[in-house]
Amino acid sequence: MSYANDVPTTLDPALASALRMSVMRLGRRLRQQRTDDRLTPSQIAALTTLDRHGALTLAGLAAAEHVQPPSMVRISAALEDLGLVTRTPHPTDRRQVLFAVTPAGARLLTEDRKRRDAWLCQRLKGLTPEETEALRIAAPILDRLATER
Amino acid sequence: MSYANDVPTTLDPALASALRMSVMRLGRRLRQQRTDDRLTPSQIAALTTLDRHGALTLAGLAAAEHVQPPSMVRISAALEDLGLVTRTPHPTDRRQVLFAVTPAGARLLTEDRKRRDAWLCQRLKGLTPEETEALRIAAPILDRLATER
DNA sequence: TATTGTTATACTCTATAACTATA
DNA sequence: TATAGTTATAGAGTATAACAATA
Repeated sequence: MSYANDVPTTLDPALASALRMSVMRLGRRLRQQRTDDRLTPSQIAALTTLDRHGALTLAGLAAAEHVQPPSMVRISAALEDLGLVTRTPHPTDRRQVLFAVTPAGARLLTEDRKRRDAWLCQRLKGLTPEETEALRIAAPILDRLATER
Repeated sequence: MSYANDVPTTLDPALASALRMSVMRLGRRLRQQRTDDRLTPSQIAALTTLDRHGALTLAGLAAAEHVQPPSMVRISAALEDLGLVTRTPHPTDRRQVLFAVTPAGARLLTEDRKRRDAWLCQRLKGLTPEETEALRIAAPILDRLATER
């Protein structure tokens, strides 16, 4: 009987389904908490990547964000106009430009995160200590599911 | 000293921040697993809402999806052209139309879910039984954070 | 007269193709 | 000749405003 061999590939579909729905729902709510009307989602994403990764060329930033270079030209231009990123020439290759987050850009990201953390903090207050503890254990596991491999 | 009074509003900001990042990351990966090239995200979302809620008028569906009625005209027309939803006149008010998911639409959603569940199932296999159990406990708590109130 | 759905039109965001400058 | 970035142009997707049908 080959049933035992099938188990590994279909292990715990109910948990997968429940977890997927919960994560998607909570993610949707968290995205809604972003009230920065000056920036589009693409601009916030590019700024976040630049902040996490450090200075990047236009092509590098485009690749990291999975958009084409011409699209990143507009996104980076908008961020530059708002004073959130700087554009500096590459030290050795004058064709390239390097983008980096300004203090104002970093401050905006910090505020953005704070706002969303505050909403979630408020929600967490409604939980019992046991439930809070369960989430503290689950958070790094969720992270591994998302990032590993 | 008023410190004790401040605690409730800033309870556990580290957990909030960690949890938010984990949920957002995993949500992003789960969204990437959707490989249905025929439908746009808006169309999938509208179809999902219709499937969950049951028959809805155009205005009702637009409100549920937070888009304007003219936008929903196009979205629903595309779904109708693909045979995923039906359009029937309202029984008493001939101005209104009611949209409902067809068997083909329901089948598409089932396939879409299966695909994403399968990806997550594969990931869950890499966890220890203790970690799996932690997620089983956490899932309904995450859900309450997203939906309650 | 108010409401439901639709059409006309404009705007935003992104992509492909063509171009400029540097290597 | 190849590569990094930019500009020109077109295609989705959405919104506001104006319109038609029905209540």
